[in-house]
Amino acid sequence: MHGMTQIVTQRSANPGRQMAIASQPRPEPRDALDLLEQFGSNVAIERDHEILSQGDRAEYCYKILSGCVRRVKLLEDGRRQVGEFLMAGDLFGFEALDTHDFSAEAVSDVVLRRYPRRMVEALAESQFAFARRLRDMAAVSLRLAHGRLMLLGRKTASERIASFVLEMAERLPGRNDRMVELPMSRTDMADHLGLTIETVCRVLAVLRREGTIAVARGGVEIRDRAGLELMASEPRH
Amino acid sequence: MHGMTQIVTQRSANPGRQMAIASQPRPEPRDALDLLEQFGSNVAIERDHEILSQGDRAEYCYKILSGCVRRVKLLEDGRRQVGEFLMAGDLFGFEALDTHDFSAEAVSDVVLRRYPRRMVEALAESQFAFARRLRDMAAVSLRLAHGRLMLLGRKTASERIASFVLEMAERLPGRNDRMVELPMSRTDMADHLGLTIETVCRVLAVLRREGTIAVARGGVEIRDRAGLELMASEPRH
DNA sequence: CGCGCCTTTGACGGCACTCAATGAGTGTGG
DNA sequence: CCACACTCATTGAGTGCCGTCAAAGGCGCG
Repeated sequence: MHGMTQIVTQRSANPGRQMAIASQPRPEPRDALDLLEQFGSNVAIERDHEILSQGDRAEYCYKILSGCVRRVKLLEDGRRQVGEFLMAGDLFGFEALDTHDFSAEAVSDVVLRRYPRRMVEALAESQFAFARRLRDMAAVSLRLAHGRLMLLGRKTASERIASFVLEMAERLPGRNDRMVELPMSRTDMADHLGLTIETVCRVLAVLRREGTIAVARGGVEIRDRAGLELMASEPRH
Repeated sequence: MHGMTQIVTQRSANPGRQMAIASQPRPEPRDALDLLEQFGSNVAIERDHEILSQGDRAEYCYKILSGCVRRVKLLEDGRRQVGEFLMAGDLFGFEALDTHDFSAEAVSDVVLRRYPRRMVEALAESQFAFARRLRDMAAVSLRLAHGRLMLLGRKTASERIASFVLEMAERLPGRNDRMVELPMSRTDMADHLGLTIETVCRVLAVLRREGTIAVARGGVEIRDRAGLELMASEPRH
């Protein structure tokens, strides 16, 4: 997924403070979502704590200010699927119907900005640009989910790992595009990729021995991006 | 890959509006999507022909009037993922960004109603109810996709087949909820469920021998719904 | 009737899972 | 500061589910 449109939130300069609209000197092409800022409040969640639970009524939407969040679905017998990992700048909960269909848990310590859902709805019913933004967000999420269907349905373990590392690399605009932070555990990765923790380890070990990546604590370094991309077998186009 | 798309434009029977989706006896609270009807035109597509291709610019959105459609994604080497099957009454193409990320192909002979995307956009920018409807549609699609992630990532072959049969049963409000039409080939089912055609056959054979279902041409009959539901291991809630 | 396509069934093999043990990193209390 | 406990990651051995390869039905159609 090449330069896939990512949910990019412009840095809200002052996440904690209310924006005085009048005092803004020259508002850039503003993100419609900025309209929400004045209704937001910050929330800190500790690592491994639950932010919201599958089936909860959707009371709030969230933006991640820092940290990493996983969205989790469970089967009765404990089998787990991590639908996605969300990083700083990402939004979630906006696509909810009346209830959430995923739990959300903090992978690391997390700071969120939380917006009342009724304000989201109110803005969607009164501002076309805002409604449009919500719709585009949903479309992007849907596209990402579709890519994941291909990954889970048809890719081998090696391809899944390669795709995952590349995806995380693209989502982190870290100044160095070779270092990829992976704040989540091997278990989380496995449950995201439809593998077991052992398989994740083994594939990473193979990639390391081949010189494709270097494995470090909390992340990997991409040493042969072309090789990794080849291995990822991304869909055409 | 398949032959070229044959598009037969039939005169829309009712240029005005109200296409009578399912001949509702009473003029219910109207669907915001009805606003689109006056801009729609009917299109017939023959079985196995392509409706739109992955990567195409999104010119149109569609509603299925009759028949069955599959949404397909391909890897370079030909591996295939069928993202979803769509039946009469279902809509697709509304969630597109500028391009489609799935191809759409006719599983059976299909009649579609086609709406210019620019009209969809125009209505979304001028009618809140319409924008709301689009957003809800995207949310529903997203929820379905999430369920499929669990299926592909964590369920066994038997569970996938059971889940699929039950899902198709629920989507077809056929007067008899035991008979489930399956217009798609075993290959299509396999590519939807992340299995091979042989595994699909074998699992169906097992279910048949167990008396859970009866396998007929073009569909199955559910003989033990409770057993099937147990086997499907649906997520909690 | 024969051809082609799809489905079904069988035999076999491999990729990824399971079970198990060891290693590495972190936090805690003596 | 170090021993200990605990968690997570890594590696190995063996197994099993499902994929691959192959052949035999079943059904429609010319």
